[in-house]
Amino acid sequence: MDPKPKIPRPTAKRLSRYFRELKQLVDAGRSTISSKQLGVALGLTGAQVRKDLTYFGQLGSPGVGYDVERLYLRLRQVLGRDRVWNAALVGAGNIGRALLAYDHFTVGEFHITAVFDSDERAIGVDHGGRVVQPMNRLSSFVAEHEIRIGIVAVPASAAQEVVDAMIEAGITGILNFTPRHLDVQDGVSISSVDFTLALEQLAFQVSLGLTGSLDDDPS
Amino acid sequence: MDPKPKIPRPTAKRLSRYFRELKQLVDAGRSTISSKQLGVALGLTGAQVRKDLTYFGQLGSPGVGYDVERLYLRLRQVLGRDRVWNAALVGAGNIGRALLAYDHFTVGEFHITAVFDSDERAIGVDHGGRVVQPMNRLSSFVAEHEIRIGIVAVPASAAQEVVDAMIEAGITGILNFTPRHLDVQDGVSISSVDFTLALEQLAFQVSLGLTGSLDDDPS
DNA sequence: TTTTGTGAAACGCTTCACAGCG
DNA sequence: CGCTGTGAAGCGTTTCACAAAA
Repeated sequence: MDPKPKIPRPTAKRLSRYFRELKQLVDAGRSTISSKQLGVALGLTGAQVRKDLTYFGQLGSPGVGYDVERLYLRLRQVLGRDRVWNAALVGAGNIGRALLAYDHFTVGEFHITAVFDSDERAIGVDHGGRVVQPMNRLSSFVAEHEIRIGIVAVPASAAQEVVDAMIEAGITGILNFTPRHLDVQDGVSISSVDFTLALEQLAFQVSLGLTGSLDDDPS
Repeated sequence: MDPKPKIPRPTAKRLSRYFRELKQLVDAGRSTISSKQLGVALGLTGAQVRKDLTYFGQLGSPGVGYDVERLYLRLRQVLGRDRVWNAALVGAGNIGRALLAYDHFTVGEFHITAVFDSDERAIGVDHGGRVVQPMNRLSSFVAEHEIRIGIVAVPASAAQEVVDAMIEAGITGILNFTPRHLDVQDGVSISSVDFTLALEQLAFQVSLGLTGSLDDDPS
């Protein structure tokens, strides 16, 4: 009930994983689950699960556990998965095209509504109904279609410039596929997908003979 | 000089970022850099940079900073970037093909040496000199070509099965592109690239009106 | 002076452990 | 009993702050 519950970062990062697991449980018709059981499925302790979930209210019943559907719906709301998210993609290269081909997401209300590119040769090409537009159309399109998410799939050297244009256009969330640290102003969120970084970290782990993942919470 | 310096996980995750920055500085002909300056470039404090770097020896000079080339070479060695890494890709779908087209990595000694797929229609197709092979060839190929890294770019439902086959074949590092938690035995490293998770976390951040990234260290 | 390397303090997250509820 | 919610303890990481080196 606090106005700003201040969710710890690690908790925020785990939320999507809870949500995925809950989705599966709902689909499987499971009615309740204990923090212990949820923890086992995700490689966490029961205490961790309980702490995380209490940030969103008293959701469980002592002696019983959590109502699967109730928890699912709460997380769906908290994560903003109960709305439609329209995204504008910039960059129609390999990664961009792979995203356009993918498109259908799990509980899917993420939509890549438009594609932009600065390369004239890419412009005009249709990708599943979305025709590649020139960059100078970005701003008006974002405004007209209430786009909130921008996906950056351009060469690293152009990334910051594209991000600046997106923010200028009114986008407040950026999904970054380039291996670059991007500066954003207050009020703009960033999430990065960097497979070269993942590969480099993997090589490091293999060099050291480590087990498991650098991201994982201790198993 | 300790036999096992026990590098903190957060430090390990930052190493590749230092390395990238150093690479750029080397290419730019820069001779020295201070921890403060390195920190600014990566969104870290100077103290953080110094703490991280001391895990690999006394590398800096008071009053001067760090010798760019020396630090670069040390990190290159620590990260295992002074060797060639051969990787086997399983899955010739959208993501797999994007990887095959990408291929050239920064200081590039990562090579996707072979591609495998279980779909007969994909087999035999050439991707930049690498012909897609059937899954039953994986084991012998890995053994013959000293492959240490396996890249999983198959549908989520097939992921664990593919991972098991890779480990069976002797692969010790797995780069996972599926949105699944994969179980691996001791001695096997995993690194995941999950853009649906990144997108979900982004939506959450936007919902909350947060600034910055969940991954970032505080700026 | 500038800047490193580093103990010590501060911080944040996880785990513990248990009161209380069903 | 089983299980949640939670204050408090424990632990790992970051930040501070300064002696020492260039």
